[in-house]
Amino acid sequence: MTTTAPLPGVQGPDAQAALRATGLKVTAGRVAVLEALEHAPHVDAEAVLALVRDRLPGTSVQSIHNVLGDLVDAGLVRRFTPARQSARYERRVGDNHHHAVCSSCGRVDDVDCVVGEAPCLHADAPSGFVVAVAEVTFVGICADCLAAAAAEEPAP
Amino acid sequence: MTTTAPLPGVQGPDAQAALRATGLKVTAGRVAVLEALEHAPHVDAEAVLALVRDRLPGTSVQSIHNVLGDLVDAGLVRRFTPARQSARYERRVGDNHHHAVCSSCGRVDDVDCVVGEAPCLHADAPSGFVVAVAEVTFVGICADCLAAAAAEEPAP
DNA sequence: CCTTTTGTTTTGAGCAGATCAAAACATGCT
DNA sequence: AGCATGTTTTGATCTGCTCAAAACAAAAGG
Repeated sequence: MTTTAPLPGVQGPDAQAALRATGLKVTAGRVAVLEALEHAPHVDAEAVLALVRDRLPGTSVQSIHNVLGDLVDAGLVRRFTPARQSARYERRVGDNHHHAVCSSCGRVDDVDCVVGEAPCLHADAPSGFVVAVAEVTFVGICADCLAAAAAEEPAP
Repeated sequence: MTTTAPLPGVQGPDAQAALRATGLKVTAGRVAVLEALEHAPHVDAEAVLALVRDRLPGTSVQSIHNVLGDLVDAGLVRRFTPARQSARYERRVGDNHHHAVCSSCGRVDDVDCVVGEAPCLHADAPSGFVVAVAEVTFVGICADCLAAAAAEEPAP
């Protein structure tokens, strides 16, 4: 059955167009991953898997890694690794935004760089080093964790 | 035997002083790790283990992780995680220098930020987020890999 | 419309880095 | 020197990810 049903989870023409533009084949899994990343800002592979399985049950863990790797290679998805955490993925928007990682709860937020463009790209890099991207990660404590810490330890 | 021999691998009073300053006990392993990091700029746990074992054979992998974790918590050592690589450690010098990672060979070099101080610390962070450190990583191609790539693919 | 070719997903095994818990041990203090 | 605390070892375990080959689906061509 379902010989005529085209693809169970395909809904976004944006994702399909993006895939075609890069020369990758349009498959249900890839579209589902792209759409999942559309709604979830920066998630790890496990979260992507959970989101994808809502539409495509039976998707394997390895497939997620495979798809994510392909999308990263194709430039459709950006991968970054917060300190002490697993890799996270996001649809790249072209802007070079950075990330704020809470060292307490692990939460990740986007940060638009004040300079607007690429602030630190003109670093004093070793001679001959060609900078592709600058990964800027702000590590600190988010408001929630700060409040929680203050509540537990008001005045030492 | 060796009841009078104090510590097999202790040689640096700097390391001992640093340990005492933070309240940690001065042990052979910790001193050896600190001294290893003194000479090796940014190495992963495996490399630290190899260096430490030169002086203290029989040191276990877990001890290295344990010691490195303690030193990081104490602020004597800085840990950072280049994309797609294992964690690397370095003695922190107080300056906020950053890193250039070659995406081809994985090599890591130090980069002094041109601004001198902390350039991106005043980001438009989420309200209430307190920035502790800014991890800036330049991802690109080092001179060697660039030359190697050019040699293989001169003109397509 | 059906076949071929190419590429993708699954299946299954496996590795590296790191973490956790309890016992053996050394350090620092009295 | 002896005790209490803290550290290292031992051993098991876990997560995240990678690799290889077989089953499968998508795009191209007849």
